[in-house]
Amino acid sequence: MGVVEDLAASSERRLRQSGVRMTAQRRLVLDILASAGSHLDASDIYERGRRQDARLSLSTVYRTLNLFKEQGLVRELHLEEERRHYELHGKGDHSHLVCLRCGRVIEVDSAPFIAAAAAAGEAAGFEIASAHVELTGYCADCRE
Amino acid sequence: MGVVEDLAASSERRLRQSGVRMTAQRRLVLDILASAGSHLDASDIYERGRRQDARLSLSTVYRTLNLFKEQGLVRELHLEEERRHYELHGKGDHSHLVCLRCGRVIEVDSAPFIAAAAAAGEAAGFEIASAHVELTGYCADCRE
DNA sequence: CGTGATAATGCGAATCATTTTCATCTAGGG
DNA sequence: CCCTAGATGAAAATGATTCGCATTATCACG
Repeated sequence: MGVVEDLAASSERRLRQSGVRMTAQRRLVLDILASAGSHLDASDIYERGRRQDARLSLSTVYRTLNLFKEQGLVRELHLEEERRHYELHGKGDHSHLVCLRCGRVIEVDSAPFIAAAAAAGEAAGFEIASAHVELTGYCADCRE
Repeated sequence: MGVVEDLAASSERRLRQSGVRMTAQRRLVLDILASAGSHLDASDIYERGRRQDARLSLSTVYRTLNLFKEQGLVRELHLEEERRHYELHGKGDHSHLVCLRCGRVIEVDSAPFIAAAAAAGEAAGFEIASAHVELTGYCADCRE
């Protein structure tokens, strides 16, 4: 809980320092992201937000998510085709394993990928800003 | 050229063996994918297809792409947020580096990632079916 | 080589996530 | 406390992808 508070608080500080105005809605979205166990999509956030405060619209959720993304506060995941998911940075660097059968998403440390990415980028004269790895397959339970 | 012919031809053979009906449209999409220098999106394929044969609709392009994907003939890439891109399997196993400034997409060998993926999956009891790596950063020209 | 059952196509309408418009509200510096 | 740039909500717009349905084409079989 203390950790969560800190994450939201430090993120808010970063936003203010970038000259971003703080509103009840932005704080709400931030808190939801900070306290979420994992990645959420826009309507997850919208629904949870409404439970706490009816003064929240889906447009604002999207706008806020994009703002946070530009500010580098949040990362956008493409775990499935249709919807985009978001998670706060600073919750540990991990990649995702998506189970093709049950859809479960498992988080794994991405250090090995970052290393491989740096090497691959180097070879191409490319400066890596971020590495996004998406592995699909079958989880322990679904391997028959 | 011979290589391209072979790719389209062997893909067609695979489709037939799966009991898939061969139509002019499917052959057209297949040829376009086989002769493309890189990944294409649905409307790229639609436009190129129309130039060769007006008997092609966008719906069919989508349906065909999905069919090819199910048949494991094509892989679907999410290089940008909005559009999906496709490329024929068998053109070498590579991952993509996307430049955040100029949007250029560079292909790199993905062997190191596959290795890292296998290791990460192993640790989680996960059986990796596919690894999709997307690196973003700045290409040699855009690093200021 | 025809035929017919069955699958594929084209067109337009429908979906659905995300974005935009615009009139109204609000944060926060002065 | 006031003012104004910036933020919001509601609804309409957008744009990629999918669907429904009437029409057409494929190809196994005779």
